[in-house]
Amino acid sequence: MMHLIITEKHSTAKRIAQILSGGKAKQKKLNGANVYEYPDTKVIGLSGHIVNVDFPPEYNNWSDVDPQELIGADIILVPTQKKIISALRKLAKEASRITIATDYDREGELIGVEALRLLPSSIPIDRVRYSAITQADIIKAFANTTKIDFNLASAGEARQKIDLVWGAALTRFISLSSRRLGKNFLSVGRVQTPLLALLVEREKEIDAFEPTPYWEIYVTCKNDGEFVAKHVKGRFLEKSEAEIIVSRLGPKGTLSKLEQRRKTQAPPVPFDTTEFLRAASAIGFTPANAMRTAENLYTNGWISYPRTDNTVYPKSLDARALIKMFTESEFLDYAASLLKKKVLKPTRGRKEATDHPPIHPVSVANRRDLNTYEWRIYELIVRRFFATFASPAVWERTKVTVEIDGELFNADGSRLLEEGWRWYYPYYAVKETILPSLREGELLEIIEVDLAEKETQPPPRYKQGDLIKKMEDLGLGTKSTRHEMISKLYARGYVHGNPLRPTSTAHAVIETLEKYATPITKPDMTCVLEKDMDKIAEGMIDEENVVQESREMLDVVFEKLDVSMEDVSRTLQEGLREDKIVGKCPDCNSDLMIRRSRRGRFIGCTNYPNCSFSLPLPKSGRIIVTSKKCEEHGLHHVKIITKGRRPWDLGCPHCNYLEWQKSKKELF
DNA sequence: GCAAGGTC
Repeated sequence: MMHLIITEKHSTAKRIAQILSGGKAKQKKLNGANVYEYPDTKVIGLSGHIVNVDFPPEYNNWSDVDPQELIGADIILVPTQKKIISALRKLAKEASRITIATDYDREGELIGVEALRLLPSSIPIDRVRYSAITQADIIKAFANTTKIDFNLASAGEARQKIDLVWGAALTRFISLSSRRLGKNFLSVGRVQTPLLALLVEREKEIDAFEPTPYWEIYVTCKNDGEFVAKHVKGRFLEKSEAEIIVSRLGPKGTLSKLEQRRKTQAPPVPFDTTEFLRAASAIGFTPANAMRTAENLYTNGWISYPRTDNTVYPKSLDARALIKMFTESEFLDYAASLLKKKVLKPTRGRKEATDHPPIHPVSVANRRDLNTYEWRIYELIVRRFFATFASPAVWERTKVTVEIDGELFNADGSRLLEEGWRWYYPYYAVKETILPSLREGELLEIIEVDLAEKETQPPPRYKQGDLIKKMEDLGLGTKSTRHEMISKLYARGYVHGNPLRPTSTAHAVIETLEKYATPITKPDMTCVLEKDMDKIAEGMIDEENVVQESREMLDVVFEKLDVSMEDVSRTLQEGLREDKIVGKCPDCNSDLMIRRSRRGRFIGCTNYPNCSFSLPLPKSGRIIVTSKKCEEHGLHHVKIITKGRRPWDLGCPHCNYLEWQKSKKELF
């Protein structure tokens, strides 16, 4: 009689075994997989999905198979975690009961079903659902076992199939028609393509933007101190209108109105993944780096699970005990200060999910336990955790109106009276504007009048941190994948830099897809899919219906693409060519382009063989032609991107070549 | 060499 418990990941297997066995569970290896054992029970952790959807091998060759054939092709399940699967099968032979204890969300349900399908159907199955791996939650969950929700798993499966079919068919189509094959392929997908479209859209707005000039009037007022006030109208679109007002202003003004009030600023809400990544961005981490660092902290037992949609601490979290642990750390003062409060009432965010608790520290680290990056992320998480229990900050806001010869000017002052949570969480700059002491009716000397000329600004480019938030708002991707999608755009050569700039290739791909494969370029595809998945989960429709309908939509897309092959190829190849143009040839003024010969890559003149001007390029790495231009040679700067390394800014390829020549001479 | 979603 053996009870087999299956969890989504190794760490939960370990914790659940510890809790249920009262710390007596022993770790054993089975076929290289970790299994936790105590009398009558064995607990094994999967590694997320243990199988993957794919096409049968006869569809593997991109050039031999028409991408359209993928639409109706069979979809098979390929084991991806062979060691875990064989351990699982061995364990099932002795099992008289199986409990699925994967994460409490849709993918968790599917991961559980994937495991069950590999095991004999004769064993009784149950399911437990928990939102935090605390003693209280786990014990409660195991006392209230439920059934597997096969409809919920089907919903996840529909998503897998639709993503595979659309993604693979369109990826191959776009790669084949642009002749970008091998490791340079171009990709298309339900999440990455709308994300890229967003960037291309913004870039077009910036290109089309025409700045409008406007004017503002500032006056410097003086009593015992000085302050600057701005004309109440704000922006003047006509300079003459502002000039008339300026000419009317005399050397004296009156402080006609003074309002002062206190404003409290609530502490921040607990960290979910999105907010964590945004906060990490503000202190200089890219989302991918922040995520990797957080994962390290998590696997080493310093913080809770970093992939969560939850912004409300579970009731079972013992905050006081947790904060008390920090009285023996360098956060001692902060912890002691919080512990003085009679009640520790945390803030709560709008999103309350079932998957995991908000990100919080679970044990006390010292600086020497961690590397610099880990420490900075750990400190951020600790301070955020503390801040969610802290008091509001209190500001004094002052609004004054100054009248000068019938014209009104405003000035705002703000002063931080009580730091509150800001002491614990000092990451936002405190912007105080201190006005001199003033009283209503007071006479002021006007010592300076400034007619400032400004112009309207184009919308800003997205930075990585902004995009994570934007993706969440649009429903694109998940807490676990959003940062990967951004990395993917870089890896494909669709974007460069931070803030992100799309390449001409990206423009061409989006232009083509928007014309012929509209659904895949819109976040709406995900919204519709989500609604369909809800219906599948509720048992209102079948998974097969949803997948079939989606296949038919893709058929329509391919009919359109098929008759426009020439237009598609032309658009794509023009875009690709654009990205390879480095500038004008200094010898003959033709375009200089990135070319390839048997000896490797180089920059060559398009007027070859009449002109043989050329410049060398590094042998490996993806070459990105940036929008920055060399003042001396007029050539675009070049960046080299190698997987797993920082981008190398080669600068102007002509300057680079000349320097290299110079250094060679110095050597010999 | 395809997607997106888990996890390491």
